[in-house]
Amino acid sequence: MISPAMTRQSSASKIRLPGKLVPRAFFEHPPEQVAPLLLGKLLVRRIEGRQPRNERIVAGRIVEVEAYLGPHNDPPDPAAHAHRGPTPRNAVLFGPAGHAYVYSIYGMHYCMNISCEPAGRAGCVLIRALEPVAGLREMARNRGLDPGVAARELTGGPSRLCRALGLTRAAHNGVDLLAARSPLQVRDDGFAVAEYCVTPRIGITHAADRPLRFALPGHGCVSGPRSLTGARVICVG
DNA sequence: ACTCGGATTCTCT
DNA sequence: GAGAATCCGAGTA
Repeated sequence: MISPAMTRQSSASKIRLPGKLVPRAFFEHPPEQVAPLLLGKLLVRRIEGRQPRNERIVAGRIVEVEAYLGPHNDPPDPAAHAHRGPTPRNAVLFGPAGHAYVYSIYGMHYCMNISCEPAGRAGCVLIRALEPVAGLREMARNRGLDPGVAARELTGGPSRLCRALGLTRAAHNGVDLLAARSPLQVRDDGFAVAEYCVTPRIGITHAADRPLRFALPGHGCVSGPRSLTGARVICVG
């Protein structure tokens, strides 16, 4: 008898993760600097099978992010969870860089961020949209959608992508994204971004005009593509 | 203890 | 374009 788990992944050897882990120093900088550099990187969720060799991955390429600044900044960023200082909820943001800050919102969704700045300072980048690159069927299943739906429906939105990757606060808040054995990682496969858009952040009421949202121009997975029209475009290099 | 509102998404009009 | 769903952290008392 052959189970789906056995046929899903070749049992020949351990799964090969795409690209290489991003170095910690990449995130030890202000989030408004890190955010645009994060575009094009991969967010990889590793899922264990019954046997170690049955591990599988669900992964997406980052195509939209927002920066949220720590309380040491002038002017401050009142839209950021960290802006009033450390609390039990936002503790991860004041810890070392490159860790996942996953919080629940509206009682039914999660959003996922990556901590920035050296330990002791807060700041983070919110991941707002991915382009699915691996585990598409599992993403659709996690989202309760039919396989074959538009990629944007899978991972175009901060809570959609958490659902697609199976991310929760209980399981993933505080996870080190830059360790070889981590179940959730940020990796670089060499994808080069030629240009990106800069716009105000979405869905906030404070500091709503600051240009701290970054996205790949014209990418179909970006949430609210209309919000990119007329946006300033920055050429890389 | 109690209130308030949110870094959203989905459905319906 | 509007409204509902639904819970917990943070601020105030």
